[in-house]
Amino acid sequence: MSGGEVSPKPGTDFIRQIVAEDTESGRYGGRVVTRFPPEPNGYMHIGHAKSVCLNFGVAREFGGVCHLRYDDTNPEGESEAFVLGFQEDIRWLGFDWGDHLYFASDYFERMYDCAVILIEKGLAYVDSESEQQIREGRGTVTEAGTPGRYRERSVDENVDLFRRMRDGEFEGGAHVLRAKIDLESSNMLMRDPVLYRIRHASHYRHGDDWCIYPMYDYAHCLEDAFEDVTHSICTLEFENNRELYDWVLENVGFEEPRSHQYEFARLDLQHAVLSKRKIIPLVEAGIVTGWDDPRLSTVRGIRRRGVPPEALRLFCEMIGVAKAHSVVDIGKLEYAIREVLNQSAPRVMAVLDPIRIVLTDYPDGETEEFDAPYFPHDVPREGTRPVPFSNELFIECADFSENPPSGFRRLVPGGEVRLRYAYVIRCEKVVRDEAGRLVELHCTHDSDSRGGKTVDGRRVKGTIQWVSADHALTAEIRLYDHLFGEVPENDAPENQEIVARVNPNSLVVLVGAKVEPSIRADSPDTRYQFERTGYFWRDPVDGLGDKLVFNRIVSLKDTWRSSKTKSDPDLRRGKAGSENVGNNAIKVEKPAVSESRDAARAAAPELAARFERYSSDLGLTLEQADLLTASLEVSDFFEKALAVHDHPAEVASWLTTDLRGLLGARRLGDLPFEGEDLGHLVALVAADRLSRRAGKDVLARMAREGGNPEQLVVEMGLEKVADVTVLEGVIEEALNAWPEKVAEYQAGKTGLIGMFVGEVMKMTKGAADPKKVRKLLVQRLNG
RNA sequence: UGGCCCGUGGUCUAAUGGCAGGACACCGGUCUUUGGAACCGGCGGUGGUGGUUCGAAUCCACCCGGGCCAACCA
Repeated sequence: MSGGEVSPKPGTDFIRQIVAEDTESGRYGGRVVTRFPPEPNGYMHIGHAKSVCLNFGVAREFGGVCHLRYDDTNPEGESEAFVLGFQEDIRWLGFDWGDHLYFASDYFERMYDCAVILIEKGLAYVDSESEQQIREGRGTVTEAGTPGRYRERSVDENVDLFRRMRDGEFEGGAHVLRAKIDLESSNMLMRDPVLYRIRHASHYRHGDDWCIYPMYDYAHCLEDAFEDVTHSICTLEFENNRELYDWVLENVGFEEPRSHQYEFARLDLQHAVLSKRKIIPLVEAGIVTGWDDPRLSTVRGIRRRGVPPEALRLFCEMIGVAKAHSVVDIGKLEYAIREVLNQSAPRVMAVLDPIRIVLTDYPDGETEEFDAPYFPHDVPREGTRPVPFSNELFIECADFSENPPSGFRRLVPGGEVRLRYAYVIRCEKVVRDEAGRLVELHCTHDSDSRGGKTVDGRRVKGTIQWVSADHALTAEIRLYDHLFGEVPENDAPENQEIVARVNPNSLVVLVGAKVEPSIRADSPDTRYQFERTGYFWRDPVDGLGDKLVFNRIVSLKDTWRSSKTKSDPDLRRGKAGSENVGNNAIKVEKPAVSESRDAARAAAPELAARFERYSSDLGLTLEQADLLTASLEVSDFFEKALAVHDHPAEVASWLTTDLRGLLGARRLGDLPFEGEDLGHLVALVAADRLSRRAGKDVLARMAREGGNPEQLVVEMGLEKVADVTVLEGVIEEALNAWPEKVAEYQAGKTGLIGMFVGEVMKMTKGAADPKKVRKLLVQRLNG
């Protein structure tokens, strides 16, 4: 694929699109500042790695910087060791924060000052209710909260109390500082969120300097603002927090262009646990050897396993960045690892589960050497090593079979197989002990096949790896498998269970493996491919001394074995027959009116009356009448438009479909134009002054910056082009630009008509009459 | 249940009103001294129903499904 250098496409995910737009529009004067903000209370895992690749990647691509900032606002569980851990892991992954290393706890003084600003503005107060009372006062998702008895304390009292909280006058829990926002907000986070709590705990970095600590929602946005972060990228579960993020920044006094938060879907991986909440019990129960256990999806675990950082980066690019929750197939990670290692790992021979071969026709005590290349023909890298050969060898037990399945092409009694880079051998005799256990195989070799080629040209299909018994090194080999069979991240909440659910075969240790002697001379961090087996490297903790211990990084793809299992009908059936019909099973005739709008009408007789009038007198559909009487605001807007252009169906369609789509979070009242303007626009379209398509462009412009439709049509050059000769000219031009598409169309791919219409529309900036264009196009292409 | 967010082949992800594309997986083939790699080919998708439009994965409505929010965690 991408030989050696792993450099996939640049990436055009929605985050990068936003950053690109902001860069082009000069919103931040071209600056791009992102940040990776871990809390130092655990080690980095592969989910963090995705975020690191995103944040540092975006900064790198747009010529910006990415800050490493520790979000150490809660003294419990945070420590220097974790701080160092993140730095180690980020560097290993290949990213660099330069001088931009920050700690949220270093901002405590400034944050305190900001809180005083809020208090003085009457936007924050000290609440002395108990935790329980505060919780109750917040209400539920369906019931509004109720103000507590301290909500209306005076500014002076709040300032004084807050200072005394800081000075340590109170016990933990005695008071908190709360924002005064809206106890009835539909967003629970806006119901007077706690900003500061008292914690008489030692901070790993600031000791006992502070006994009040800021909460995430208050602290994080300030940290971003202090550092002039432009794009604060976090995961989806913080979507609801964005409103509070904006509130704090605006009310403390940060003005545009200020920091803004964007959310993406975090990584979820099949067969893996990614949260520290779930890793900790595994570590504590001794199921894994520590945070760096090679079966864990921590970056330390992945690193110890032997995965190169390039592979992790490639993986992160492969999975992309989006807003839809997803669970990534672990096979993708494995692919990325193989992709990188195939290009870089030298091949050597090892036998994991050995069986002895005695060459009866090879002189006892004699040794010869084969010069074996480190890389296969299709990997453009040089190098060979000598591999000793003698009359006693080991081969993989699985490479011999007395009852071979069809298609088996390794060693069988009486059959031949090639020993890689050495000789073709034939199995003459199977030796067993009294108990019937396999002891060794007696074989003969074809002395003319030195190097592996037969002189008579006979085909020997199988080639297997081997090591000379006398020269072999004995090694321990650790084979890793998924820690979990299913997807624990999704179900089973209890910690107890997670320990019980681990795959008992997630680690298999082989102590008698045999490896060719050449590896003794290699650097201990060499990643090898053990031919036909997988990628391995020496365990950096247990396997670096005289003792050889290898970790399997990932196995080789095995199409033989998978093609075997596929013929098994039980393993084959993908998903069961009964497909869920889900949504379309039973369909009730839907009432085209919504409950909330129904309620609005019930509360306002005027609206109810208009609803009746719209649907009967004006002849609108129920759906349109419903939408137009959601509120007086909408209805009035509609009637103003009607006053200008009295065609209810046309106006309703523009208002309920096109304009609604442009509104976004805004309401009609926020628009820089009035109902009359919409009426004018619709009238222009009705009068054939511009195409409906062009009308939408005008409407979009109006929604952005207001303006008179008549003027805009002229200004934007959208006066309808319906003149046949003009259109034919443009059509000719379009067809000439796409000769191969024309051929495809005429060959039967008539769906391309849309593309041609689109091209013509583009060339006329939307001014052409699409109906005419289509008609002319069909005539022209068919005739 | 109120609010917010999200539904594109088995999986991940593009298409920003105009040809539904890529990757992984899977299946077949070529080649091969790794049952690896590479190469060639194939299977397979817009949750549903209406609406707007010359044209809808994309805009509108309703429905279905999933996620997040009621810590003095982040």
